[in-house]
Amino acid sequence: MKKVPGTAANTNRIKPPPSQQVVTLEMVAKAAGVSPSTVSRILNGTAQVSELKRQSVEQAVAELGFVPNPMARGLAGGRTWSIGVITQAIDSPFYGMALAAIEQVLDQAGYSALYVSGHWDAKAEAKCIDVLRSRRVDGIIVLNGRLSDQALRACAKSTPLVVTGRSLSAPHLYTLNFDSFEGGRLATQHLIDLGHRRIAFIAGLSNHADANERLRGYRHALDQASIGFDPALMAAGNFLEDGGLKAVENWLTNGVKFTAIFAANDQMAFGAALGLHRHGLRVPHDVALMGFDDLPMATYCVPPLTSIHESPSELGTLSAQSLLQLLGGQKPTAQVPAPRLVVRASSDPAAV
Amino acid sequence: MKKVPGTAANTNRIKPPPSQQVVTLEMVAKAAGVSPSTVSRILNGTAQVSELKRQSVEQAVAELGFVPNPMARGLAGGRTWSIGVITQAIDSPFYGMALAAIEQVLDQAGYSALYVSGHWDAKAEAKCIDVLRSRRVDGIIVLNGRLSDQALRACAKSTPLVVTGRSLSAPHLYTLNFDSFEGGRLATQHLIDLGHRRIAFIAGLSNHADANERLRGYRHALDQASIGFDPALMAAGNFLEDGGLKAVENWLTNGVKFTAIFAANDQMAFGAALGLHRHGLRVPHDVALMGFDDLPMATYCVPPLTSIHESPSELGTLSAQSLLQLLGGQKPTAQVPAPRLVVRASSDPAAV
DNA sequence: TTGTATGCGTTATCAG
DNA sequence: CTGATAACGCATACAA
Repeated sequence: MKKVPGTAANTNRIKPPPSQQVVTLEMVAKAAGVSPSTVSRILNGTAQVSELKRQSVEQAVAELGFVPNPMARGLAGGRTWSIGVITQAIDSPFYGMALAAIEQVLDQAGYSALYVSGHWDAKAEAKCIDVLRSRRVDGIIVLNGRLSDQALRACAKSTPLVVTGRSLSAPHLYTLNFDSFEGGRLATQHLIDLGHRRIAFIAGLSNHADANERLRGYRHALDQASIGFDPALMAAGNFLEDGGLKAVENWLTNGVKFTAIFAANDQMAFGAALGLHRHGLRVPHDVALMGFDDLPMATYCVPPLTSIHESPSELGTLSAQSLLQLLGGQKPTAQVPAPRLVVRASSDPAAV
Repeated sequence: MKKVPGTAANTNRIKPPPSQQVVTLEMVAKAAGVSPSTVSRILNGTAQVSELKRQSVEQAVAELGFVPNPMARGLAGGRTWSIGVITQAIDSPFYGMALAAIEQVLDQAGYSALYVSGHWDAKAEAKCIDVLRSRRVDGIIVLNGRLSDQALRACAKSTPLVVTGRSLSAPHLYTLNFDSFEGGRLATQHLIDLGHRRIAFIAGLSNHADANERLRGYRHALDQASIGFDPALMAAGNFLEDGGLKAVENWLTNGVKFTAIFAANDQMAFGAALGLHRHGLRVPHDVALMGFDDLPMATYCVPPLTSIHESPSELGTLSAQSLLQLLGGQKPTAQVPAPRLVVRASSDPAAV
C-alpha cells in the first residue's frame, strides 16, 4: 500500500479525541459588540481601529480567554506560522544548542519550529524537505546540510530558506557561513606556535563543506610554516567520538609518530583523548590535542580541551532572525562572528 | 500592549510569501473521476471503497503529486496531527536522544512534534503547556517535568498526556517511570562492593522527583550496609557539569574525606572528574567515580565513566508509542526497562 | 474606520 | 458504496 505523505491511513484509532475548541473569534466579536473582521484586524494589527473598540475587544479576549486557532489562521491566511528546521542530528550537543536558540527567537515572533533530522545523509535530507513542505512550513532553516547548492536554490523558489555552513546567493535564500577555513588555520597555527611540527589531523565527513574548509585551513597553516603535508598524519573521521578514537588507535598501532592532534570537531577530539589514554599517552605532555566547536563539554573534560569557539546558539539566533527578515521581505545582513581560539589545558599545561 | 498567544501583531512583514499550494484534493477527485469525499475516504481509510476507484485515485494522487494540506485537515477534522513535547532543555544530551526517538515514532504515524523547553522551571513549563494547547496539539509528552500532579491531571482532561519520571494515574494520562530509586541503590551498592565506605553523593535538583529517588536509593544502600549517612558527604547539585565541579571543589577545600563519589547524573560526574583532576586526584585510583544516565559521552570521557544505564531513546520511543495508543483510545502498557549498572574504568581499573 | 460576504482545503453528515 | 452539502475558524476583498 502506497503511503501519501501526511496521511496515516492505518493508524488504528477508535474515535477522535474531544475537540478542545472553546472560544472562537466570532464569540469574541459578539461579546465586544463588533464584527469578526474587526477583531481579526485588531489581533493582527492589519488596520487602524478606534481605540474604543480596541479596548472592548481586548477585554473580551482576556475575559473569554480567546486563543486563535492556528489551523484556521493557516487555512485562511495561507500561512502556517511554522518554520521547518533541518538538522543533522537533533541529539548532537552542537545542534541542540542551536535549536534551543532558534526555538526562542521563533517563539517570540509567534512561529513554532518543526525539527527534522537529516542524519548526515543527502537523500534523507531531501526527504526532510518534502516532509516540511507537505506541512506547508512558511520557511526552512537548514543547519549545515549536505544538499547540493542547486537543490537548495530550487527549494528557495517555493520556500524562503536560510542555510548555514556555506555561501551562495539566490532569491529568498540567505546563507550564514562560519569561517571554517580561518578556524582550521587558527587551530593549526596555535599548535605550530607551541613548537609542534608533526601535527596529525582527524578530518570530518569528506563530503561536508565545513570539514573540507577546516582541512584547507590546516594545510594552509602548515604551508605557511613550511611544514610539509604528510598524508599519513591525516585520518578520515565522522564527526563522532568513535571516529576520533579509531583514528588514534590506527596511528598508534601503525607506529605513526606525532606530537599533536587537531580534530575537526570536539566530539572526535574526545574520542582521540580516550585513544591516547588507552595507550598511556598523556595530554598535553605527550601529545597536544585540540578540537573545534568549543562544546560545553570542552570546558569540563579531562583535561579541558583547547578548541575553536563557534557559538551554535548565536548561529541559531542569527539564522532564525534572518529567516524572519526574509519572511518580512527584508534582506538579511547578519554575519557569523569570526572564529576565536580558546586555549585550555589540552594544548598548554599552563592554560586554564 | 497585551499579547494574545499565537498572535504576532507587530511582526513587521511586507506581504505574505506566495502560497505554495498546488494540487488540491478536489483536483485529484476530478482527475480520477470521483467525488472529493471518495478521495478523502481512500486517503484516510475511513470506509470501504471499490478497488477500481481506489486505483484510479491512487494513480491521480501519484501523477499530480498531491499532498494533503494539514491546515485544512486540522480545521475540518478537529485534529492537528501534531504532538507537543515538553523537555527541560532541548540542548541536553540526554533529552536530545529522547527527542530524536520521539520524532521517529511520531513521524511514522503521520504526526509531527512540537518541542518546547521548560528550563527546569514549573512556571515556564506551565506556559509551555499553554503554548502547546494554543497550537491545538493532539497530545502532549512531558519529559521529566516539574509540574504538580494536580496540574498534570487537569491538563489531561483536555489533552491526552504522557508523562515520564513519575507515577500517577488518571484518565487520558499515562506515566512512564524509570526506577530511579533502584538505580541509586545499584550505583551505591556497586561502590560499597568495591570496598568503599565513605561515598560522597552529589544530588540533583532538590525539587525534582527523580533526584530525590536517586538520593533515597543511595541512603537505602548505605543503610543496608550499615554505613551511617554523613550529611557532610552530600552536596546539592543542579544536574549540570558545573554543579559537580563546585561540589568537589567545596569538599576538597574543606578537607572532607571520601574515597568515592556518586553523582546523580553523568553531567555532574564529568564536572566532578574535572574537580578531582584539578586537585591532582586520580580516578579511580584515589577516588572512584560514578554517574547516572549513561550518556554517550560516558563511554568516551577519560577515564570512561561507570554509570547507571537509562536509555533516553527507549524512553522516547515508549512515550511516543504510549501517546499514540492513548490517542487511539487504547490503554498503554509499556514499561521502562529496569536500571542497569555499566561498569567502566572510573570505578574499576580492571574494567573496560 | 467598520461590517458583510466569500473562500481557504478537508472531513463529516447526510441522503441516495 | 458513493456523492452532495454543510461545517471548521479565520482573513480579506469589497462595500458602506
